[in-house]
Amino acid sequence: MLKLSKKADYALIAVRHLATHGVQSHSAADIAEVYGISPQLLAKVLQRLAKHGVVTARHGSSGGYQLARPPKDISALEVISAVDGPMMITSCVTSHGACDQSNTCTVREPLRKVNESIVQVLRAVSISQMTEDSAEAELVGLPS
Amino acid sequence: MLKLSKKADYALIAVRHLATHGVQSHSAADIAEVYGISPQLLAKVLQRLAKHGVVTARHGSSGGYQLARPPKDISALEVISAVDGPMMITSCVTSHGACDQSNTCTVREPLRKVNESIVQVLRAVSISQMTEDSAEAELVGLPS
DNA sequence: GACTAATACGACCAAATTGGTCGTATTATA
DNA sequence: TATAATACGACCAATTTGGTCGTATTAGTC
Repeated sequence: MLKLSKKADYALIAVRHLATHGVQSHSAADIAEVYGISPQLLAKVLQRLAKHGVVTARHGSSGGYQLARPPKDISALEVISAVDGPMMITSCVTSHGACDQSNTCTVREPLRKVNESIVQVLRAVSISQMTEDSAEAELVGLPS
Repeated sequence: MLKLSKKADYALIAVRHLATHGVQSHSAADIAEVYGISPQLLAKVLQRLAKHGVVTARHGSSGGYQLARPPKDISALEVISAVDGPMMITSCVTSHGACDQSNTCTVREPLRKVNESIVQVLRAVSISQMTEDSAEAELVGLPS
């Protein structure tokens, strides 16, 4: 149904939380509690974000996570693909090549372009934009 | 991973086939054979397309499916949502309301806007555009 | 009017993906 | 040195999705 995974949702929520709650470290458990998410699951999500350089991790007591960069410089695409892997709209193209119908599949190329457009949309949305909760300012400059 | 279902892929392939192979009827079995898809599965896909008015069905021998409208007037979004249901990027929002975290979920509203942008992209892509297999003419008017 | 080739559709099973948990190792801080 | 955190892989459970089967229905053709 072309929807984000829950992990991607959680990742966005966590990153947004870090963006709006100062520069101090926040532990996975703390953030999880605020939003009623499983702490362990959120921990795994944050670990992937750390691995991809979206957040930085600090071990030990009073450790936790913080944003690796200002929220203005982090895109929704980064957060999503850190958690869910590369954005690929077609089910045709898996990581290890093409599908059975690859030779006869006539929609691959057009879909690749559509995919690119959607990636552009997600790349254009920054975390700081997602923290402005009010309505004004359409997120993406599509012809309206 | 934010990808289309195979059914949506099949739907696009079938519709594109109908768009490029004259105005005559094509049976589900015929189309399926061309692309090496399961005939029964493609039949179900085409039935949903028919239900949503994207294609018209004719029973009986020498029956089959044809496009309900010129390919220029059918959007990728129509085809996809006929098969997969309404496009909703967030896993938060299901058909029957919101999820558990709805009260604390801070990314719902921004994601709704992102969703809208993606819907716009898909609505802007017509089947006729997907039949022009060559590269020129970027599909969507994003600032490049 | 009977035969046949097609759609229509619901029930159902199988496979893949995803959500979520557990246990343990590791790291750094107090 | 104790403790509070991340890191990570293995694993199970639940959901979603892909795909099949059987049967009814519709309409064209001989």
